Amino acid sequence: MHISFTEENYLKAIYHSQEKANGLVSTNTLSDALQTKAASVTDMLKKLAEKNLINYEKYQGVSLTADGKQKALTIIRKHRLWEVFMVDKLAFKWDEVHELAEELEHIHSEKLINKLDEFLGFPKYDPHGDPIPDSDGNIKSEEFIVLAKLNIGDGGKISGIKAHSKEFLQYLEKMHLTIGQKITVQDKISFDGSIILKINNQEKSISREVAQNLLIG
Amino acid sequence: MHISFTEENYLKAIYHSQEKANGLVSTNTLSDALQTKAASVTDMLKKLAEKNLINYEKYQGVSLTADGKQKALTIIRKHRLWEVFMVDKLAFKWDEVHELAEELEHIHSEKLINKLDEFLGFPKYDPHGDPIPDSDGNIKSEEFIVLAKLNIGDGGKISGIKAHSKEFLQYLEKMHLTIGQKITVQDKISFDGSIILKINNQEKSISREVAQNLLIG
DNA sequence: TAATATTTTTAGACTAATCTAAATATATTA
DNA sequence: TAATATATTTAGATTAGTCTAAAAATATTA
Repeated sequence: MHISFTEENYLKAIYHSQEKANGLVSTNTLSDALQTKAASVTDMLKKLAEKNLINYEKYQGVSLTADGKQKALTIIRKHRLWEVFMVDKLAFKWDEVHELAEELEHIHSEKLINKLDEFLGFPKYDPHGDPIPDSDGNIKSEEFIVLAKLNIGDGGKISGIKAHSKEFLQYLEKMHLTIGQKITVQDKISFDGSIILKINNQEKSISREVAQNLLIG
Repeated sequence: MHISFTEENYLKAIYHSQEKANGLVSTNTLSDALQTKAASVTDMLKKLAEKNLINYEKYQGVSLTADGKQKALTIIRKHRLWEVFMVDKLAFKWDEVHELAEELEHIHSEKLINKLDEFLGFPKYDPHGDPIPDSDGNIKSEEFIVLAKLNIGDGGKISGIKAHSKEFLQYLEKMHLTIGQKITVQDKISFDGSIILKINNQEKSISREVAQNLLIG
């Protein structure tokens, strides 16, 4: 059974939405995520249900079947491995690779991606700290904690991020808040939710929004 | 102006057909090359002419405009660089990479392909001996001679091939008739056009068909 | 050169993915 | 719980790329 470029994008979006929402995914959530109209989403959901890739009941939202989840994880695996390739081997910056990986993730070949995985040394995380599923579709569940939830005195390493926009990545880059950086929470400002970090014995302030999108582990 | 996956395949097919035929390319030639019907080709030719990528006059065949040729060469550049990547870095065999390169050649990014080129050390030829256009679209014209045309006593290195089917590549692999191999013509059999080669002081016979598809330089 | 064969184009239809507008179902709130 | 708001689905249309069948142009050959 052939899965089109577009169908793959729907599966991926459903997977990511399910991760966030922890349950059924609504039509509007998907039309937002995929930048299409709700009516288009409904059409596609019927098609994916027909192919047994999702569980779909009219008006009730959708979830992936085991098969659909497997397929989604393969796409995510490809996306993240290509990102590692571009950053590690081709010297791209971490904020430049997402759009390209969106294209590369649709190249259809198990063999290619497994050889690429080997070539890269079986990396466990992509350049943004997101875990890479293995060839059987097993993925590490994120055991990281959101920086905003740490208490004063707590600390650890920046291990992942929750937002992936170019602007956010470029901001982190500029602030040297990149994967692997060690931080400690020096103070939490209740007025605006901002947090004062201690990094290499220097103080650095970040907004609540930023703190909510940094994962510490 | 956006060029679709399909349009790119037409441009590439026109380029290759023009190379072979040295002139205008017919509708049927393209429907053969692209495995579609002549009527579909006509439709697409109108579209490409509209975009000034080809010169098209009803019933007279087509040729690429300067712009169309430039675009075709970019696609060929991508195809061949990806092939080098797969063979050199991922240890694919030379008969395994064509289909995958057909997908990878449509990834849209000048930056990606130029960085890949650099990563590969600016290779001049792909694994099958075909020349790789540079980033300005300059391509080495093949200065090689077809093995079938050599006279007894002539020799050289296998430097390229004219057919690219999996079967042919696998045959060459098995016979150790790969790029770089030194050969000398020992005898030419007029009965069937076959040729006896001398390779590492051993005799090896190849058919006319094979001899017509090996390039010596 | 006239008849025939081949090639190419046109006309009209189909599929996948999308859209708008209208209809229907579900959720919220007075 | 009835009225209203929001979310979702349906109906019907659109676009890109393809197809078949028929018409028109070009090429071949008698």
